[in-house]
Amino acid sequence: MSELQPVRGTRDLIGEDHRRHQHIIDTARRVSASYGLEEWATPIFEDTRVFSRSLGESSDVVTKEMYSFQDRGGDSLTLRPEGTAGVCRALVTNGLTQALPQKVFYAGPMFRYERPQKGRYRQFHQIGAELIGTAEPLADAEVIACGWDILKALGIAHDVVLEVNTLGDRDSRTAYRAALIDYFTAHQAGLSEDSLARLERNPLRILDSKDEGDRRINAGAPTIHAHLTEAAAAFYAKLKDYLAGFGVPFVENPSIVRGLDYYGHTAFEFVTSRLGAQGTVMGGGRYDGLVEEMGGPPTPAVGWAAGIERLSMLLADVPAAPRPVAVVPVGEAAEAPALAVLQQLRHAGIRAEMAYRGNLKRRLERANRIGARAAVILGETEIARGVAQVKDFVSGAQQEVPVAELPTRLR
RNA sequence: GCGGGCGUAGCUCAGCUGGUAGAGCGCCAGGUUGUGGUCUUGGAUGCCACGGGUUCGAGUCCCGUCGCUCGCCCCA
Repeated sequence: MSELQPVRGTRDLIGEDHRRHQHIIDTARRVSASYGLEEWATPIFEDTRVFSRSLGESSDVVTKEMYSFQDRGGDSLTLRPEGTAGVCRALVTNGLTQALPQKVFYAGPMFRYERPQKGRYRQFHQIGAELIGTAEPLADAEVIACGWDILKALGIAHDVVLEVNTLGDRDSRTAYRAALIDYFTAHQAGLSEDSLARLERNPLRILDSKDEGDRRINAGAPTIHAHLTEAAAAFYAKLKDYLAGFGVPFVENPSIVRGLDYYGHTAFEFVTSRLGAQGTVMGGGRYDGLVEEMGGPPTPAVGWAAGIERLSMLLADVPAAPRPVAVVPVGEAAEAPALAVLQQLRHAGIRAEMAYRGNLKRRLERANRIGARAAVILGETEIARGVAQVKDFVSGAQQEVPVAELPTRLR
């Protein structure tokens, strides 16, 4: 074992790991494009205020989990812990609040200083979608439908359930929060130690406690539905209608919560039971207050993000390793003419490789090892006649093919 | 920050109540100087995570450290 290891919570993506990862991004990119989303790439580090503002009052809790550092000019910078804040900042700094709606897809690394566990890393990767500038519940349903289609295209939809909830508007949330505090205060004696702390700090979080006793108390807790304003209830009802219209199956889960103030109305998660404690593979909701936090005008928005590592663990169909064609010169004199054949194949779009050394036997061995689907064997006799021996590595059959026909025969 | 499990060859792992390091796969070379994959013969590879302790003797027992892993907390 070598002395230098990747730092805790990071890992190398090599071979199959990278193919899985890339397959997810490619698929999400293609599906989101069909919904009219355009891909953005924002910096992976930002002024710390981009994130501290978006975190609002709970910042002291979460700030401890950010990778923040000072640059040489003394500015505090932070490796992005999530993608939405940067997209909203970019929207504002590029003046795109004048060009709404914006439909955005992104993919890339995120960073959180957390204890690693299954499906949880310090450098991880997300894909995300944001629909900015639309207040209608149709937008919420559409962005969810987009996520659902991505999961379907990845072949993992059957392992995943969409759970939706509403957080209501500001008035709904204020009333609900008060009702929850009343309820849990009355049941303090049965709450776990952790949840007693949550009661002080973030009472909504008690609802998704993993503690057995808490869960029993939660079963009798008030739900937000009794506290929704008329407008908020109508919004939620429309969302559900539209989801049905898009053909997206879902269940309602009133315990889905969001900690931050700028979240309202729609909250949803695609969850699986196959990933241990990290069951959420894609989560999102409506965040009408965030663009304003970034210094823009009040702007409605809805979106989601999904962890690529978790999606990767659910992928059943691993993209196959590419199978090249191996060009094999026999003897030194054949090497230069073989290069011309090699380039002919490459320029025709065929993955082709030629070993750097070795006799015929060694080169065929090597070709087999790299998973070649065929070998193009060129000796002096073949070159003189303008042909090649093409050996199919799957069937083992070999036949003579004119050099000019190689690209079409090997396609 | 807290708790459980695990660290032996490139990989997956075996190694008993302490006696001086193993297998499979992979890798390298030969059997074949114009034919891979199959078959066959041979070969290389380890600070047994690190440091200390007990012992005539430690991969094995004890303590500490580090790392990995699963979970708690947190989850933007």
